[in-house]
Amino acid sequence: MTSGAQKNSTQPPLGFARHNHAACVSDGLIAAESRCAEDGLRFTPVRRKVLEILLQEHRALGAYVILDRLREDGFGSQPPVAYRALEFLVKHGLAHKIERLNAFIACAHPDEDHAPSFMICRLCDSVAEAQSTPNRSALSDAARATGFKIERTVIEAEGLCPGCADKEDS
Amino acid sequence: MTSGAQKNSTQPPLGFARHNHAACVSDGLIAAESRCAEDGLRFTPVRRKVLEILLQEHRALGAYVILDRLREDGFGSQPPVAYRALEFLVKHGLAHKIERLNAFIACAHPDEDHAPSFMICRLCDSVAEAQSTPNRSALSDAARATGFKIERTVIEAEGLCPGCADKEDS
DNA sequence: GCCCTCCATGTGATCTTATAACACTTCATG
DNA sequence: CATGAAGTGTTATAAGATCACATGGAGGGC
Repeated sequence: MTSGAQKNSTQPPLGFARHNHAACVSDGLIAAESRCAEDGLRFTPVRRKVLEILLQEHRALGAYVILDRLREDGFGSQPPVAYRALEFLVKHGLAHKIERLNAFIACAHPDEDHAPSFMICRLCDSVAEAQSTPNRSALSDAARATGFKIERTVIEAEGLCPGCADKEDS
Repeated sequence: MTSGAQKNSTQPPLGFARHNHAACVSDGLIAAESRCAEDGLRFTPVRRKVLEILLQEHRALGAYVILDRLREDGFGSQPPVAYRALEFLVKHGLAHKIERLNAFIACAHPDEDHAPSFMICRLCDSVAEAQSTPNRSALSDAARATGFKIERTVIEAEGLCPGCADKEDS
């Protein structure tokens, strides 16, 4: 609500499309800031920096890549520094872990309550976030049938982004 | 077709339910054997052993756990031994990787062409395999809208299996 | 039979990803 | 300003995965 983000979830996901990318970074940071203020969370310099690093690309970054960039900016350079910041961001919905890549990406819809799913290009490694419909899937039917209580679902599609699909055709 | 498996995909997934478990192992091995024979694949001792190890539980096993068991049975004990067998099994649909756990599980439906999804209990670590409906999901809509070509989708639900949910209530 | 090639296996080394444990600092609060 | 909780920094190590190279065995062509 208090975020300056212009995007909303009824649009197709960015990620693969041309867009004003500077806004992604600044909007993302602003959204995170107000989000943390609302919820009484501490948006510390490391956490902010890690989110900024993630926002700079629509790709998933490994923890050690992030760590390298933190080092360049004078932060601590040992793994726990990155992992703790990432844990914070993921826990509060400001970033997501892409399990398939063991890597992390900034959340594209930090404002909303989200059940995210992802499209991962296997050639250029870009990742786009989409919203999934948590219910009425074959999986939730199976879960109901067996008595399994779903708390969280990872949905990650791997394939070719529009750009790379074009290249592959030629 | 040639498999002795009694189960079929219209039943709810096993995994969490009581069942004749010895049959899981033997049926799985028989199914794999005939599958490899049909397709001209070499179902070698290591590969067979790894599949057997996986079939013994309805849980995902890490590569190094598998490796330990291989060692006990006199097979090579270096990581590539396990990883190569796992790669073979996964490639030919006889096992699946659970990305969330960086671990592997035997396929519950080796006969059928499958788009598997999984339910992972966060307490007892058991895993059940269900069939997913690849199309008509919110994700495939988003993919169509953006021009992303999905080749493979990972769907992994995390939560509580029936048994552990009961315990948690008490 | 023999050779040759392909595929699979075995092994050592190394790389990437992730966590444990502990000390020190910061900051809000009483 | 004492206190405690949360955050940061660092060392060490665990867990997951791959590279590179040597060896061995099954099949095909001769």
